[in-house]
Amino acid sequence: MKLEDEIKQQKFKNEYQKVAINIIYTESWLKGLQLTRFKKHGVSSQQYNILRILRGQYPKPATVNLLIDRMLDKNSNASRLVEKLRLKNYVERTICEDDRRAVNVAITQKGLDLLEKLDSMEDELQKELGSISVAEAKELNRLLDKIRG
Amino acid sequence: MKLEDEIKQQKFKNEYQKVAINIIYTESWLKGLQLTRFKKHGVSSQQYNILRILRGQYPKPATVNLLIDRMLDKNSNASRLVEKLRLKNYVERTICEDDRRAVNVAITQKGLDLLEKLDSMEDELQKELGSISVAEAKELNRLLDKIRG
DNA sequence: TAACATTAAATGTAATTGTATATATTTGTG
DNA sequence: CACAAATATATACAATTACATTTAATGTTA
Repeated sequence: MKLEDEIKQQKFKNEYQKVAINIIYTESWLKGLQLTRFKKHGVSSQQYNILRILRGQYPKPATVNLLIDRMLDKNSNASRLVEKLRLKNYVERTICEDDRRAVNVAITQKGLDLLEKLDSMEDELQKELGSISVAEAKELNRLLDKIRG
Repeated sequence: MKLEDEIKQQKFKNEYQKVAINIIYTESWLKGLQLTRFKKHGVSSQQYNILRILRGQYPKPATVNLLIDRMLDKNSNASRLVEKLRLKNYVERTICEDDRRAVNVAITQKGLDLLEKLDSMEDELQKELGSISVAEAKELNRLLDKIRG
């Protein structure tokens, strides 16, 4: 459905303003889709994001700094999220011996198991994005990459 | 810059997963751009969103319900945001006589003045989106509209 | 019209996040 | 080497948000 009709605003200053609003609106729509699914497994989408990064590193650990660097939402508080994941035994934290200011965070087997469940959830999600073709998805990715300059 | 390089994740399950992550990442990038600008004027992007909707209606008022319906972020708490705007005299609230459960919210002259200042800020923002052409922006809007089904 | 369901908005509470600051460690400089 | 600056992380506190519940008004229906 067209953005104009979704938010009932027919006029935009120009195509760029519309893009900005459209990205924010679409992100909110997307998070809405993810939300209920994630909730079932007791993790937030940010916690999921951290777990995915850690799996990408596995079996190497990552420092909190690296997590902040790669997280989708730069504003969120990585060390607090890590602590929450640790309390649920999804990650382990050890002080980094090379640089004792830093902490190594590694995903546990339990964390990997959880991710596997969440992956199937992602399959469902992707079905909901199927209203565009693979070629269109590629083009969308290209444009999003380009707009960030 | 390509998403792969920004978040240093080279592999994605498929193009759709990448689109989902790309939208979330780009939205976060965009909000980052807006943030410092909004802060100068003491409003959040959600408060700005409400003011814009009210200006769209001006001089007609809007009910809280209509605000929720049109807001970009459906989860936010419209009545509390309206109250904050009211405390700063950017909006007025009156009980709706036709349906006494509802409230009419209208933007004040002071609110309109603020928006005008914020508009020039938007011009700056749009310069930062100029790395894509108008035609590409149109295509991006089309694809975002389409992906939401 | 009495009883119940629905709707609009507000609010209490807990969780999350933003901002600034603190702590510990390491790096760089004279 | 001493000492200031920078870095990695944690945390205190305030603001914001999510979720559930409450209040008040309106609709519905038997």
